[in-house]
Amino acid sequence: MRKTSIKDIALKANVSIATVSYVLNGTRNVRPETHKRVTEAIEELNYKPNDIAKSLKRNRTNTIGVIAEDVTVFNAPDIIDGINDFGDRHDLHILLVNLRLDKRIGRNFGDTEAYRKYAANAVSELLSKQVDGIIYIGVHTRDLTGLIDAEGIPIVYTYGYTQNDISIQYNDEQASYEAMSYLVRKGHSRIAIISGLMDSIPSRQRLKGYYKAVTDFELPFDPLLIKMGDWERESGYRLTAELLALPEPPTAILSMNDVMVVGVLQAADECGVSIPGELSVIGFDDREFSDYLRPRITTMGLPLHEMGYQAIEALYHLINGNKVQTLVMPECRLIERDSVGVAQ
Amino acid sequence: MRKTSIKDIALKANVSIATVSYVLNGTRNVRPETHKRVTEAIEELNYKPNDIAKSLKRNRTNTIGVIAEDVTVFNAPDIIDGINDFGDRHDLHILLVNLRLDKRIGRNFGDTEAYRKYAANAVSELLSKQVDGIIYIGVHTRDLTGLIDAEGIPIVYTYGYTQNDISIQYNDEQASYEAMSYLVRKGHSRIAIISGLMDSIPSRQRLKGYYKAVTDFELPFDPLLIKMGDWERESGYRLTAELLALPEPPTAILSMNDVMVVGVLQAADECGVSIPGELSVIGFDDREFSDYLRPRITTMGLPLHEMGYQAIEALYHLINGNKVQTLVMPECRLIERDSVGVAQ
DNA sequence: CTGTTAGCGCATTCAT
DNA sequence: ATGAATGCGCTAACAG
Repeated sequence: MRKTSIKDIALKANVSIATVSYVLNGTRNVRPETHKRVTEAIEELNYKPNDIAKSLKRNRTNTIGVIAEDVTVFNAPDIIDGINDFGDRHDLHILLVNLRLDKRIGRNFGDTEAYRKYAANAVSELLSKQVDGIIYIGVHTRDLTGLIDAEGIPIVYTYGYTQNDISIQYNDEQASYEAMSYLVRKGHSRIAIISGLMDSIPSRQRLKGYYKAVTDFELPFDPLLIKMGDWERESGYRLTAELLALPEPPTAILSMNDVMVVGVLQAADECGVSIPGELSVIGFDDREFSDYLRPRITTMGLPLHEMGYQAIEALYHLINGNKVQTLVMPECRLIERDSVGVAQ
Repeated sequence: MRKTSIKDIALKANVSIATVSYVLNGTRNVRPETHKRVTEAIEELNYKPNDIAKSLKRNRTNTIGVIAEDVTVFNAPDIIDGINDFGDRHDLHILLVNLRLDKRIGRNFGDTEAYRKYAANAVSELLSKQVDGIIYIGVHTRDLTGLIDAEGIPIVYTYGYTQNDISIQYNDEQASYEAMSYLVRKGHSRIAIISGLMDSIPSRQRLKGYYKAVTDFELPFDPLLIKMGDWERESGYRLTAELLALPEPPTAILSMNDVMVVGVLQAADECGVSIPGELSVIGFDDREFSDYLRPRITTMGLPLHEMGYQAIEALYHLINGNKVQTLVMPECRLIERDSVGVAQ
């Protein structure tokens, strides 16, 4: 048997289908008595509205497409959670497309052509599904200009950006500045930094925050304390060994992610340097494991949930033709644990 | 201006809308010349099909609803990735609903009433969106009978089950048996086990595997080596301390998850027992951090991707009215790292 | 090989 | 306060 439609309701309640539609949507005043008859019929027939038909008629689906470059990468789940948070409150549904880039092309993001077709496909599917807008979640922050063409429907990027569209990023400069401030408050002045790959915007922004702190707090500036890492554990290990071999080693290290901190810990251990006794470390990302290492790692937590929330919020305004109010950049938050000690 | 529809194509190509539909879907033979005219018109007008209209007509959306109890919990992303894997190959789209249970109700899963309304809402939304089927991903394996009513549309559970529906689980008993075999091969015979909460099915199944191994390999059976943990780090710590204080301590510990291993490591460290020198440990889950701890943790990896894949595969068959062939239970895989040594 | 047409379930305009 | 009728874009049955 067919599913029950408003036609069945109308029949049962002895009204027109228009009236049913009106009580369903509250679009027009309906006499209480009629209203009651309709409501009862709906109840009795266990009627469930068909959003597909509604969408076709209204030319609006209340569904947004979320393209994640890879859902298994650590930033995605919390961003999606933020999107859901707002979506729940505003009756917006999520059509999720997972590009699975990590599995399909590994880390080779420079080669845009390798995944352009996946991205284009995703957009195409979403467009066919008539989504009201799109959110694109990158695996790491980079310029995505020209990757896809949203064909005029609203789009917002996060963990990535283009030259023409809205994107949500957290404040990298502020984050590293705040990390530095914390270290300074703990009495450190000879502070080293291990960066991520320098072709990355966050790396550059964070370095900027580092310099600003060095200037503001009048710390000794020593180029030997600035090390270029590559986000991987091994570089943390290698560069820390170099740092510790310096005639005058740093008393603290700011690492641009938690993964490299794993290498820092290992190098310190092998050099017989205790953390946080003789060397302090502060990481970035607040990865789950940073709470499981010994010592537990103090780190700058990323506002992932908030980024997702802001992204869909911005998209929501775009969809409704409202001006997107200038949002404040979400900020990282210091997660204080045990890897930073006071300098003697 | 309105989006272009097949009507526009028909007009431009001088054919009927039916013909356009036929070339679009390959549903019927079309004269090559006509075909070409249509294809060109499609190209020129940059036509994009409207799946909403198609779905309404066909009464089929090619979309499945995925209800995740919490996407930020570690098992969800890989399961979803497996779902996407199959979905990509079979033109199935994913409407994702995130119950956000961890944030909304914490770990209090016993109190079904606390989240029944969230779950019911999710199903209701999905039903309105006319999904062809539903996959339910729990945060941990338990009986979900009666939680939701899918109103007759196909549903498959994973990381959870009901008494009436299909569910995909990995083989817990085999997994712990395999872990034990590995330990035995490494020369261990006095092997302790730290379980999860005993109201959990996986805990019981794994204990079964443990007993089977004890029997098969004729290991000394000592009730003192069996400890009931609660999945949390602290219990791993506490129980390991107890184990090490035994007159005859074990030479190896099988921990039912990696988080408790963190506690094991700490306790061993504080007791001056070296791992893997004097004590071996094997965990469960292959959490990312198990590669970052020192020593790197040997652990049983969960077949999450495969579970997602099997779940949607089963659902696909259900939707198409095919018999779901009896699937083989996906199995855990040993990830060999550095926390297990040979017993002297 | 191609065209005509009904209708999927619903919101909405125009009547009354 | 309510109803009749139209059409959103598309597929498929029917007709030729």
